[in-house]
Amino acid sequence: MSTETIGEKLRHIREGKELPLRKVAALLDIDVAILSKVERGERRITKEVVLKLADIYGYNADELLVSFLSDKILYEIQDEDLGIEALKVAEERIKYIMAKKK
Amino acid sequence: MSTETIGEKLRHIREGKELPLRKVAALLDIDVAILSKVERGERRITKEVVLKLADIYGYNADELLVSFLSDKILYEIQDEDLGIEALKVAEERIKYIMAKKK
DNA sequence: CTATTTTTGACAGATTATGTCAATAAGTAT
DNA sequence: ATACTTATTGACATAATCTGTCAAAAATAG
Repeated sequence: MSTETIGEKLRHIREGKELPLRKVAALLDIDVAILSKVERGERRITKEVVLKLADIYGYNADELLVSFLSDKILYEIQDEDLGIEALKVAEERIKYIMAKKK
Repeated sequence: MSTETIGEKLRHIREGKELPLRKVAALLDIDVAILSKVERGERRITKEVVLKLADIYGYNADELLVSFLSDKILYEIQDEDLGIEALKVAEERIKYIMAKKK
């Protein structure tokens, strides 16, 4: 399933549309170097840029956001033996928090 | 279940043993102010300190580490509507990564 | 009240993140 | 081959964040 990073996903989408980094970077008003690094996972992207890209590419924003968020999660627990356990506890906790909120 | 933050957990453990911040901070060789803030979630703790505290308190290190890691995860997805979905994708991805690794 | 513990905020230094730019590399076309 | 476009890399300065130290204030205990 979705084993891609947000960067890989963005690159594939852009390549599918045959858009050069140069053009997309111009639309985003960011440096080409940054977008290049984002697609290769060398720099982190922001939520705002993810949303702009979803708009530019006409791509499902939620799917990109989930990819973006799961990247951040994986970054925190990579190389941790207890990572999966921590994910399960986090899920319990967020469900508890959301149930409380409303 | 475990809906506590690592800070709350550490405070409860310490209070159960009736140890003052002062003494624990001395054993850890950190400032009392930092430990106070850690317990109230105002400052982040490091993995190393978590392990030292498990030793000092004679408390299960893995449980504290899971709490510590889930704190970091929740920090990344707090207030995100897609948080739970992101957690599920992250779990898929980490399982995939671990299966690949060996 | 006095002593102890805890909290709070300000501060400086260290570390990390971010944007800009130029040089290099890689690919395409003529 | 050159010329052109695109993409990558690294260096750099600045900005933002993190970290530890300290002292004063607040809370708690005796």
